Amino acid sequence: MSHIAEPQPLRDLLRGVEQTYSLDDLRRKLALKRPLRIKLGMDPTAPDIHLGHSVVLRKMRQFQDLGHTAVLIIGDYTARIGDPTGRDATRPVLDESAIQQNAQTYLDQAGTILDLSPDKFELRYNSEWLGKLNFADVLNLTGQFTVQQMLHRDNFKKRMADGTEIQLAEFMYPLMQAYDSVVVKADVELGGTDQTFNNLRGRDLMGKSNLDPQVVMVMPILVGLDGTQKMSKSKGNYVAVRDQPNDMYGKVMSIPDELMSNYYELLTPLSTDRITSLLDPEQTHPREAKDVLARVIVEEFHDPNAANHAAEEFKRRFSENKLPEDLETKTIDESPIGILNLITRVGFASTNSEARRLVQQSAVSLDDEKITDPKAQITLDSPAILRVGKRRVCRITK
RNA sequence: GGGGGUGUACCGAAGCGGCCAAACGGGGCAGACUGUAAAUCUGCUGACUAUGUCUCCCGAGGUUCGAAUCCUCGCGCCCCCA
Repeated sequence: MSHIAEPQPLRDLLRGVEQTYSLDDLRRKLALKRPLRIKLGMDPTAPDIHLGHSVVLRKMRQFQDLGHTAVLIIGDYTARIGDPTGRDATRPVLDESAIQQNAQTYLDQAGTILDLSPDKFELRYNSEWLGKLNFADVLNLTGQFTVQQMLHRDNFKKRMADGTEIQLAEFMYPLMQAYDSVVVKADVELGGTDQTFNNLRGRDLMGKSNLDPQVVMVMPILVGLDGTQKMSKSKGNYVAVRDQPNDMYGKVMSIPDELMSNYYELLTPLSTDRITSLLDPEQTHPREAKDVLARVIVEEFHDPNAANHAAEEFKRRFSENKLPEDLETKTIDESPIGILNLITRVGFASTNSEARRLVQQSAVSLDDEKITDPKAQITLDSPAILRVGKRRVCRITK
């Protein structure tokens, strides 16, 4: 993708975007010289926002910084159906207080990326308008689309092919989301590539409703820390925006090198030139490049100080193999105590058998002395440092 | 409603009466090597008072000296027909 001929703001807006429908419309809208309404829908389920979500949120923030308005829609009504993207057909209906709470949690986290000041941010619940539709309205809405069109969607297509059931109500999901766009008069809708179909239905419906159709911009799905699967909470391969600096830094440092260019593009504001030079092994050692990446990310969610600190701490711990700054101290009231017992007591293993295995695999040391005998009895005269593997360390006192 | 299939550890998948705490692959953990990267090599991956004991192969019963393996009932999932 090269947009060399585009003016700077547009070029920046297009960075990292997988697909724009359509670029011409976006140009035209930007030329209107009025704040555009940038829509993003969210599920009111319990959120733990991570870097994957941040890709889209950062794009939204970029628009805000150019003076546009972020319109965040809480899908409290849509949640009754469940997004077919998630493929599980039914989802528990959330009660109102749970929705409110989830929305608040979402905002707390999204606020680390978005500008929540009232002149640049608008929060809406789609029950506000979807709840008011009567049957005739719904019929009218369904009249705008065809079954063929719905079946065209990858997800439905696949389920038709392999015989998985599709609930009739699931067809409504894209329509509802499309209707949201009509109501809030979106100029641009953002989403992950998995939302392309839904978002485009919004574009259709606006056109049919005599509105200027929204532009749809979809962002790639971020690959998780393991380098293969999409970043998600359930896979455990994620960096939460609420992660503490040290954690965040360490997690980023653990990504495979191949992922760096992707992360740089989608998760940092660094210029393309800068990124190119960072990723060129002739100019920058890969470890250095990853350090910069990790710092930039930590800075975004915390601050430069925290980033520096995390980097130093990381170096201390893993390059110089020193103890962490905030070494945890655990008190054990039994002495002497069997080594296995000690390990499970401090929570470094969940069962004695697991602790035994670790000892036998020489992963355990006390005051830098390897312990390989599972029967070893430990006498705690003075505080001692217990290590299990590379990451688990603490100080033990009586 | 009728017919067929299937259910094994975190996941996929062998096993189909004893040699099964259950092959193999993936994942995870640990060790070596390193840049807490990748690749590679090695070991581990049910529990426990640990060279033995206990629990375990969807659930409940049963057959058998002996069951993940056979039978019965139940539950879940899948496919085909209506």
